[in-house]
Amino acid sequence: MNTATFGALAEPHRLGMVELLREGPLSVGDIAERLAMGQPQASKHLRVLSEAGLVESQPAANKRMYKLRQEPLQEMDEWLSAFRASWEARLDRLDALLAEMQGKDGKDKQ
Amino acid sequence: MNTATFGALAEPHRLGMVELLREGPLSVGDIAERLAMGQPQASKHLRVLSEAGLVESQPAANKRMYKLRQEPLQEMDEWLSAFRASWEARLDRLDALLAEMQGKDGKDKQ
DNA sequence: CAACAATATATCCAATTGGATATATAGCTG
DNA sequence: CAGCTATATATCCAATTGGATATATTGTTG
Repeated sequence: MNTATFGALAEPHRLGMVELLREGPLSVGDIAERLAMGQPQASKHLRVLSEAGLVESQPAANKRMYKLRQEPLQEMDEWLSAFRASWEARLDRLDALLAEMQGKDGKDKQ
Repeated sequence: MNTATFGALAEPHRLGMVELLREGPLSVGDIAERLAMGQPQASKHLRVLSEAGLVESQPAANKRMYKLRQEPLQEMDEWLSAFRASWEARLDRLDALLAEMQGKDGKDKQ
């Protein structure tokens, strides 16, 4: 797993950008406006996201449209899957416990 | 989604710690040794992970055992699920495209 | 090409961060 | 309790980072 992905998402404005772009491509100006930040700041953050591979841009007339790239997030998803296994094991044990309790009394007040 | 989680994982040593602790709880000394770093550095990084809620510690005799906490990673997993939807939509469209191509010719040279 | 709109880049600054080293703290053992 | 072990904390330092502002760049349009 690449720490660059985490580093890019570690900043609130950039995380907001990624969530915003989930709805579809946007121009720099639109992004800056929706996130209430200056244009140079937006460009700077978009550059970081771009270098981390989280977004890509495409010229459109005068503007520059930014859109999400899924690869880094997919990689994150795969990385997480190694942990998911252990959660599910625990949930299974919980299920088993609950199932076992079905047959007994249901007291659960504190 | 909490940026603290991403911030904590944005550092290679800390990411290594989380992956290492996936195998089970370890003491500070063990972690420092396995990751080839000094003890104070290890403690410092573990403190960051701890404040982000990614690990918790428990005294054991002379030592202090650190273990993973699953909540932040689960939260990350849930956050990712919003993106997973769109990947799967794309894969579905790809499936449809491939299915459609089955009946036609398979020319795909450039 | 002049004027304008959208964006990128340069610069300055304060704050944060990671590494290294030294030291303090806490538990254990004879 | 003295000495040891394991860990946390304090301090210094160089590097990085995010915000703000000014300026450069690029495309558009009359």
